[in-house]
Amino acid sequence: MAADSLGKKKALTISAGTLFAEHGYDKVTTRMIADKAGVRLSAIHYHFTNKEELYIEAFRYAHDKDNKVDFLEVLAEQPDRGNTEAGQAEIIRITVKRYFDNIINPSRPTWETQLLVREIVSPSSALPALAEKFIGFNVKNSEKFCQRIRPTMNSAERAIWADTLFSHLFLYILARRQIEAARGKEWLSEEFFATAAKMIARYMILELELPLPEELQKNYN
Amino acid sequence: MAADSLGKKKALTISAGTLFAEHGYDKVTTRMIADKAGVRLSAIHYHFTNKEELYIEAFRYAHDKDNKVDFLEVLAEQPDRGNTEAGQAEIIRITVKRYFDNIINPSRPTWETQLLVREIVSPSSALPALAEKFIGFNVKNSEKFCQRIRPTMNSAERAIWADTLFSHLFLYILARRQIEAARGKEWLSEEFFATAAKMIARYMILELELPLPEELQKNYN
DNA sequence: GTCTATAGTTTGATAGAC
DNA sequence: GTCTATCAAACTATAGAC
Repeated sequence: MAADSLGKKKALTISAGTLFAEHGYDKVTTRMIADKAGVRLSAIHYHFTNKEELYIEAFRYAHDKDNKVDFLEVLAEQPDRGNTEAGQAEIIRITVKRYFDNIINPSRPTWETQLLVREIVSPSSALPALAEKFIGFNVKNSEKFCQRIRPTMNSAERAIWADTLFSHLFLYILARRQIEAARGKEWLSEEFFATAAKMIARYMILELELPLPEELQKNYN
Repeated sequence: MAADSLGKKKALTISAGTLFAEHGYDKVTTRMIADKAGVRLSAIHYHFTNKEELYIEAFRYAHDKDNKVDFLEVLAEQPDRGNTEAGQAEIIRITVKRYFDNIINPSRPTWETQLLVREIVSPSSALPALAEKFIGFNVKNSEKFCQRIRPTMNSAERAIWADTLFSHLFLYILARRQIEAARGKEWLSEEFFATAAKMIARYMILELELPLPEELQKNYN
């Protein structure tokens, strides 16, 4: 990690984010961060006053960089599809695919989403508000979309419907390393995630009793 | 936590397990554990030599106490059902319900499963083997069951099918506190989990193209 | 087996020269 | 702004009397 004169603060933010995402807040020392960034220890306290502020800054950075995807946005892109059942199903298919593409795409740094998700599972002292804002946004918009299509579902059913997507994403983001260790390094490939996106979209579409798009047809038999 | 002469070791194990499950390995100090168990700090090192050994012991304890449930066991209980499609569907319904009952039942201590699951998401230095043994058992048996019913599914599809259950369980176990904070204290009620068990069983049954049991019929329209 | 006292590290943070 | 040197606190672990 190069740390040219002007980029020390940014280098520290990224180093911190990478390490926090991988090991968690407590396991990461300020010395590790400084070393990885190629900076002196005291630079941390000069730029961020303390470790917690640095963490918050890294979290903010990750949150800003995070691609914003959700059902309502995809619906807004293609409003006509909201009016037919086939169109609604297609929106679900596209949105689920986009979540998997954007969040687990191996070409972009993985630590950003990992840090966000980790905060939900084990909140580090402060900033429950920021985490709630991040995850609440995704979940609530999913539930709203669900309510639009099936107003008779109750709130628990809508929540579980949304969790169908997010629980899988959480698992693959948080336990990625462990899954690879257990099943093999190349297990969580792009192809795997494409299959997962298909299957999960199928769950969610069939649960709302919408027609299954051509691409999501099974061929097990 | 009473610590009668003979039960100090056990009291320490349980105190440690409770605290580790709630706060994570690093945030828990040996003093906290000793205080909660009503013993002196040095008792920890006498009985367990060091903090890590105590953690491993707590993990073993939780693993032993953990109710063993899985698809193959339920199938073994009721072997006749394995031969009809309606019976296979029923086995899925029962197993999913049992996972939710046993793992999230509010009447039994929640720290045991929480500790096990936490280890998967953020392994604490050692014992990846033990964690792998725990989770591997559940996942592999689920996949085996799946393979028996639909041999033409590929391994990725089987894995995702099994993850449909486990990812939800992980989410509700690990993020319980945060979900309650966001949605309300009484949100994760027995009724909620009953609904979740139904919906997830429905996903898994329909994915294998088995007939849907009466109890799992939807009534959204 | 159990206690008190303390050793030995690690870590976050600061002081002060340049 | 950046560096070296160091402090103060927190923690795990041990020594040694009883």
